[in-house]
Amino acid sequence: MIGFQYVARYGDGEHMMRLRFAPSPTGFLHIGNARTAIINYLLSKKYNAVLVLRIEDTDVERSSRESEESILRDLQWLGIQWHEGPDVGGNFGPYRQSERLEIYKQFSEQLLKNGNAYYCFCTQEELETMRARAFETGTYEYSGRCRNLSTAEKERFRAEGRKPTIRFRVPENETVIVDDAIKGKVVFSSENIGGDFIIVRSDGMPVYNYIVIIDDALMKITHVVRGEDHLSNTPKQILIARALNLPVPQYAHLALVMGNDRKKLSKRHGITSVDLYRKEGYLPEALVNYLAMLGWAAEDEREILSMQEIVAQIELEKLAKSAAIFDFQKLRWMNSHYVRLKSAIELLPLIQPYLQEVGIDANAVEREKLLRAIELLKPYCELLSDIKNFAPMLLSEIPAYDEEAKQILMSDEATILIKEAFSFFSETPSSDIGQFVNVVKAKTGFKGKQLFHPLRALLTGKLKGPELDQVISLLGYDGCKKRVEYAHRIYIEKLPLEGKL
RNA sequence: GUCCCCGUCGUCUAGGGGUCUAGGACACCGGGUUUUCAUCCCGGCAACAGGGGUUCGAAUCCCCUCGGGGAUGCCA
Repeated sequence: MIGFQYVARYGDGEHMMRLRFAPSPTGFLHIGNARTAIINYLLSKKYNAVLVLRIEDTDVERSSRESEESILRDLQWLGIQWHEGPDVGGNFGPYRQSERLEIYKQFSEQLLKNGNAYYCFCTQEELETMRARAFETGTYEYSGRCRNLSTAEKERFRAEGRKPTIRFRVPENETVIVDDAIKGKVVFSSENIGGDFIIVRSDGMPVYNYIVIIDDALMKITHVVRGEDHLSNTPKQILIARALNLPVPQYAHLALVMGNDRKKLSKRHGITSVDLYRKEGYLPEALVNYLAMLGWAAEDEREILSMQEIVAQIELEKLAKSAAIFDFQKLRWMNSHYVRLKSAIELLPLIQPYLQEVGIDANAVEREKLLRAIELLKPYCELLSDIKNFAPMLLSEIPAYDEEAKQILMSDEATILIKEAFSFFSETPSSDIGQFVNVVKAKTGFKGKQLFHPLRALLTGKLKGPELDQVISLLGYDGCKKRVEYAHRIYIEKLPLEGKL
């Protein structure tokens, strides 16, 4: 990782700025974590910092390699790049906590030896009972009853077959100030962080609050930018750092992302995994732009900004302190903007899977026509997947009729119009297709909506779509003729349907 | 319960004592362009949680209340 320059504003004069994103591989990349990752990435670009990806997989039950892989894939899809991580290596690895157990063990021994930690033989059941009882009276805090066990007592417990956890001995009456880049100075007292907390489980696996600070120190992380849900636990981590004589990084706690009921964003609010956003046809540019703007605004009040523009303007201290509600509507709007920004050629590979879903083989369509169709349909696609609704009107032989279109086509006016359209094709040579609309207009005497509504329904099966002239031109004489004849068979001759609709 | 964070239009936000009859964006409503719908353009609706201070002056500073969120796990 050569070439990174020290950034005067944030570095300490000796080390370059180092950031990290540390997901737990217990499922898909969640939108809230994606935002944290994006902010970290943007800051790393802005300050020329190293971005470290660390996998926090000490919850053996819930962690999986598949999750890790999907998270890495989603991060890459978003355009996030990291300099060190389990996949690319680096000088401060390994980058999976499950592969660093020996390291943590040494620190645990040190803590035990110095009396900063002790074995606790309380069982989970005992703790639950204590917690439940405390809940009735009010505040709960671990009693510290194993703090001063004699050797004999420990022996007895071990003989019973109890496997101890290791608890950190929380110092009395110590003030911990978290100087947060976003929240400002937050003051805690060691008196009310819940008592001595477990740092190593009875099966020997260390716990998050304990090793996160060790890894941040060992990986020389200078700035920890993470979700606000970690703020309350930060004093525990700092106390550990003090006991171990480890440096404490600069913190920045990001306000959380909520659902529309002000509750933590979850599945019932809509889709929450980045993976699903991709499948629904959101563009990574849109997601990055939206998530970056959630809790931050550009000086010139512009909302659509490229990654480079955001990087140029974003600053840790200017990020919002308050939680933001995730607005799916605005994301869609932003996505539609990015869809329109792309050329038909760029869009083609992205929409091909959706075309396939509605039975359109892009390779079988003349390329020129395909690109023209995409160009025409672009403004109608908020999501890439919306192409499924619109592509058939230009690329299928006979598109299906919408309910609304059916209603229109059954009207008396449509009957007149379909007949006139039908006779147009039996009387007029193909070179005169350009006259189609005007001829029908003249023959029927219809105009405006009265003319275009049924005509659009007849030709495209929908009431919405690109300019009809363009549609007709793209479909060509034969294409239009087929559709008119088809509608004529159904609505005028009332012949039974054949073939696909 | 306890500790911590937060509180400007429905939503995201601008705002750091006077330039605020509070600005922008999404959504919504109206109008225009389009021989039609959408796109696009123009316009409108709409907020400083409440109460006390401090000050000549408070959305901005302080306190209280209320409301929301987070933590309080052998989860992260």
